[in-house]
Amino acid sequence: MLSERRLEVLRAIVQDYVGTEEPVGSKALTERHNLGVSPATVRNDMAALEDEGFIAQPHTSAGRIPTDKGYRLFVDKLAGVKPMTAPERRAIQNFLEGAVDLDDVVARTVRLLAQLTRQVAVVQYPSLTRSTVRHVELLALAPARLMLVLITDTGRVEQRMVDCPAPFGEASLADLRARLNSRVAGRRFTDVPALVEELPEAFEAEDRGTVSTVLSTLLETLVEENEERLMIGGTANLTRFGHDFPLVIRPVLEALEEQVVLLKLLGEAKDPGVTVRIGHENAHEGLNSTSVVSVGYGSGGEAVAKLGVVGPTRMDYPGTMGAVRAVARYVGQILAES
Amino acid sequence: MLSERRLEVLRAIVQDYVGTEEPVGSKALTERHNLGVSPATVRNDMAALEDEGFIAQPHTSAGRIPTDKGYRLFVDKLAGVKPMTAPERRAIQNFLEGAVDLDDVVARTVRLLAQLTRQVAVVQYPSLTRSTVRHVELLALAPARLMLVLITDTGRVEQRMVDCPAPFGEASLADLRARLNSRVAGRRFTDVPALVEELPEAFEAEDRGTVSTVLSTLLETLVEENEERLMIGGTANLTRFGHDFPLVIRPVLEALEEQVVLLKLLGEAKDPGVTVRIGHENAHEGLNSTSVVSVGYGSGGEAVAKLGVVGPTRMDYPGTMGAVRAVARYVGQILAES
DNA sequence: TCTGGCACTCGCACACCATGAGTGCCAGGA
DNA sequence: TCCTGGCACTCATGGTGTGCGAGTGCCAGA
Repeated sequence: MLSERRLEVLRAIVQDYVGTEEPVGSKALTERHNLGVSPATVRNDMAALEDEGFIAQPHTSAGRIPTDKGYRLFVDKLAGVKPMTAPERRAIQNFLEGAVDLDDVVARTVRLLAQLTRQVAVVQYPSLTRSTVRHVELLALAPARLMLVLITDTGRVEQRMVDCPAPFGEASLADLRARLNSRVAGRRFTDVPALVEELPEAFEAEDRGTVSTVLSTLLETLVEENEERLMIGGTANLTRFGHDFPLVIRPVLEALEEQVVLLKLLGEAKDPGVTVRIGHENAHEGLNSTSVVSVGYGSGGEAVAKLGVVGPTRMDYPGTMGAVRAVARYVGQILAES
Repeated sequence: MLSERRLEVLRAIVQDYVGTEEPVGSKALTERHNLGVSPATVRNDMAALEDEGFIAQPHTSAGRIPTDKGYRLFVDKLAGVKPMTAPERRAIQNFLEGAVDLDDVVARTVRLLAQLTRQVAVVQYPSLTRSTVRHVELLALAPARLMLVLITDTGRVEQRMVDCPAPFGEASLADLRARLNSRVAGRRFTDVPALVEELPEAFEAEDRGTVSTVLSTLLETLVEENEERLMIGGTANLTRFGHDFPLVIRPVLEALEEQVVLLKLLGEAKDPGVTVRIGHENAHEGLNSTSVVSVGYGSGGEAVAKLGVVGPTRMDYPGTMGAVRAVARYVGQILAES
């Protein structure tokens, strides 16, 4: 097992490397942190840490840098989450409170996260499946053409065109609208299918086809989790990646363009708290030299979506985790209020 | 004035440089294009072209590369727009036709443009101001809280919360909804203010406050051109910029994050046809080493928004212009159909 | 006005070398 | 058993020097 001091050495290496972006040697370590031992001792510790796979040296005559495994140990055991200061928290709140609608909330959150962490920010729109229905609206655009508008408690609006098999009267439309809303308003999306099952039976035979069509469109909309949108920002921060960035940046940019990849990335985080995935822990190959810090957020007690940042494995984990956590908390508040 | 042959030399230089990404010398030129003259003659022509500022040499003993002014001449006088081939056109159409809603149309357009041109694609959402109203919907979320939903002929949906000064009855709501739609449905946004001006007078005194509030929210929504959204994609193509890309990519990424900058960029294009802005012709400093190819598109005969691509000044102008034009045309068709 | 020839320039690639940070290992001491 | 100082070794880095060759400008002749 690793002694207390060796863990301390690892912590020092991570901190120095994150700060300087250069391999750190034994002498520099003893100078910058008062470990109470000589460089030679540190060298022995370093050799042990290297044997265990926590650090590595890029070249024989260079200092050490942490491996993914080293960062993992650092995050799990050696570092806490650095809380935001009071002024920072106030700034976050002020910035988010100016938002006028859901799009704006998400856009502001992305900007904020990118600025706070100086990394690439990813924010998922509140997902439909865990939300509740606020209102369903039906509009007749033409005799046999309806528009279905679904409004969620998070302020999200989805619309779909519905081509009816037969013309649909204004009275029937009002009837359907009223019945639909009385059944599903305020209910969770997952409950909706059961609630509307028998609805067509309440209508005249000639209207049943249309009612069924409307309902199936509604259910489709609910199920379509593909439609989970997200917004990213702060890609300019990718240039902060380091000297080797021209090689690394390409696959990262490509990965960021794939919504599917990003959604999976955020989706994998299962913990209630902040999740950190380091380097090769990320399934996607292009992101093997990045770390992802993510967390769920929600309007109530429950998470309805995720947000996070993508940055180099060499990042300030405590600070980033603190920023991500704080932003998630305040976005949740804002959503609950609106 | 420049002789015919010198223009031919310039064209050859641009074509070779775009292809090879390396300064092109007199000998290589005569070998790859049969100009019918010797390298020495070409050298004289090059010296003349350099005097006029159309080309430059990065180092004394290197070949020539086109300047912004050179590209400008090339685009204006020497190159046409390369039309898409029939299979390409079919592919574009197929790809766009699968779209289910406006967001999807825009998202697909971005992907398509980025893939076709291998550059960064920017697509503006159809702007509200030039569109017409398809429908206005009012929903009571609470006795004194309404949601205003505006649906445009391009399929765009905008929603706003309205806090009423006084409770608003269901009957009044239906009345307002009906009057509002009978006046503005099918009308252009710019005409709406005049059309609803006297509307509050038709209501009881107690409801007038609410009606006015609703109307002013509606007008705000119409005017709010800040809300012009856009979508970008293909940023991974920035890595294709060339050897000096680490220096150039940063400001470009930063510029791309500024919606305002991008909107201005697209907005500046006034021509009915494809507009090309080369290097320093772009007002924004970060984009001084890029060219922007943009064009308007619309559902009817009239342009309601712009789209375009951002790439290195060293780009295949004829091909890019052809792709941009073709995509704009088909997006217009899709919007008109839906 | 075009062409071939010629001298000149200068960036680039490669080799060479000195420097120094950093390491591993070992023997002696607490 | 663990820590320490010393020592030889490794090797990336940066600076200098050199030969090569692509490319140029200019000039005299057709």
